[in-house]
Amino acid sequence: MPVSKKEISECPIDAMLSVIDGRWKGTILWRLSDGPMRTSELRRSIPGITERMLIRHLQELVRDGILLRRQKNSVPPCVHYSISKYGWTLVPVLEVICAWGRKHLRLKATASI
Amino acid sequence: MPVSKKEISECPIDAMLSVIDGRWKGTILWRLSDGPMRTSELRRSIPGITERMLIRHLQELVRDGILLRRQKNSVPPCVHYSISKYGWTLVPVLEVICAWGRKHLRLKATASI
DNA sequence: ATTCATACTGACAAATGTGACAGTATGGAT
DNA sequence: ATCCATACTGTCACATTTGTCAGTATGAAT
Repeated sequence: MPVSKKEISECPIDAMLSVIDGRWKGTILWRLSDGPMRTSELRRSIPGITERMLIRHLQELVRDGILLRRQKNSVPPCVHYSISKYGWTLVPVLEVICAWGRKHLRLKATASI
Repeated sequence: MPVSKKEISECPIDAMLSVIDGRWKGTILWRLSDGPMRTSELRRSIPGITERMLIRHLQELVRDGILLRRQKNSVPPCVHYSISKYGWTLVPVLEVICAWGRKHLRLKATASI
């Protein structure tokens, strides 16, 4: 059960954050929490992400055991990514993170009007 | 009520994460959740951190409204940092993050024995 | 015959983050 | 007279991350 990239921090907060550390990983997981998606669907559903970064992050998440990759040997290729059982343990954490972000995003927006 | 550094992401997850984005910010907040601390106390309580990075992160957290800085004009100087009211809204989120990290840190440790 | 879409890889540049180091002011202790 | 501790600032180098660009294989559509 891999926790992350390089080395595990002593600090559990750092340990958790390192799993979703990467410019787009939080967003990718958030998208996939609605259900499996193809690479190209993900790309189109995340404004601003490049294909290169998407794929790099997907590969890291698969390597860390957070995502599953399912591939059909067709032409053109068709690959689906989904959140693994292990990855699902992360989702409630993301929900709390998201709730905080949503709340303070809203405050910010209201304040700037 | 600032949310973060540069620009606010559309994604609430990213928005939240950007507030604690930085090599040591999670740990700093975690330390301070036990109560206010002086700069030098913090430094000594976080193994591996350099004074430079500590101060940079403290300043960012103050700028973002997460921390409060209280200074006594004595010699040598004495500065205390504490979590602001706004910063405290973050603590339950950190608790959830920490719980996940602790759990999977433990699994990892057990697995490697 | 050409173009398109898919899911990638590789090489490289730009941006950003981090760490190392030196320096500042002051008063007290040695 | 020298050294120490405190809480910083500034500069630079190194490392890592991110983004940009070009290229690959294949079959179906035009």
